[in-house]
Amino acid sequence: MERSFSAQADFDSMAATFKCLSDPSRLQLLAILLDGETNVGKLAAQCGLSPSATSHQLRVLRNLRFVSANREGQQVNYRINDEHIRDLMEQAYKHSLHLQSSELRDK
Amino acid sequence: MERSFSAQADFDSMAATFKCLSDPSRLQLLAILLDGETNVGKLAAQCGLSPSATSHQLRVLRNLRFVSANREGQQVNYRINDEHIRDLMEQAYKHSLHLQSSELRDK
DNA sequence: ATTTAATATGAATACTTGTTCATATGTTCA
DNA sequence: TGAACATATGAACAAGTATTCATATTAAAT
Repeated sequence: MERSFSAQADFDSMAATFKCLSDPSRLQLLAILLDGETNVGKLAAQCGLSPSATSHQLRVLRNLRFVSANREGQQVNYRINDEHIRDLMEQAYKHSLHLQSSELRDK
Repeated sequence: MERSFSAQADFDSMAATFKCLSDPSRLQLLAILLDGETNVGKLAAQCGLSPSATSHQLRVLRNLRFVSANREGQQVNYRINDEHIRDLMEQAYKHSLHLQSSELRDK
């Protein structure tokens, strides 16, 4: 298998992608959105985050085009915008399982 | 498709996984290792990092079991330890391409 | 045994990031 | 118009992170 990335710029943008996914709150937001479109208030409630914090995090996800927003009256609905996420999250989950099995040993 | 993660602990460990991948230097190290086993000195040279910085970063990758090390004389050889990485990196790369196409617009 | 080479580690520093608080924007309804 | 609600934004602070420098470990070689 050939790898398709090799330039410094590739690693920079891949790192930005991963960085966006490197926060538990954002992952939970994405997980909820994987089940379907929702608005900010509901997302905040489900995550146990303040509306403000939620909005800040959603902006990060929006900036990297993981989600998109559209207003419907007072509410703003968010939805998944890039189906790569589903796979990325699944694989990270599998890795984390693979991790736990060997985690209790050294450090 | 059912999603397999939902607990807070899941998001925490997935975030840790992504965090480990959220640095350009570490990604470049992994990319080199995807082409085969190498030692620290060569990795450092190829990445343009100091040996010390390289060693620090390799430790992060080792802690999350992305790579494993084994000494061979004075050198220490590193290798990929979890094939999930290849796919994770490929998908992040694809996302970053998808990103660039819409990047020049708003912020 | 000492020196030299390769790698690892700890402390320090500059930089980044997530949350909170206060405030602003936008929308609905009276 | 004005009040009430939903979301967004900016500044500020605490907590985390990558690199550097100095020093430690480990192995080879003389």
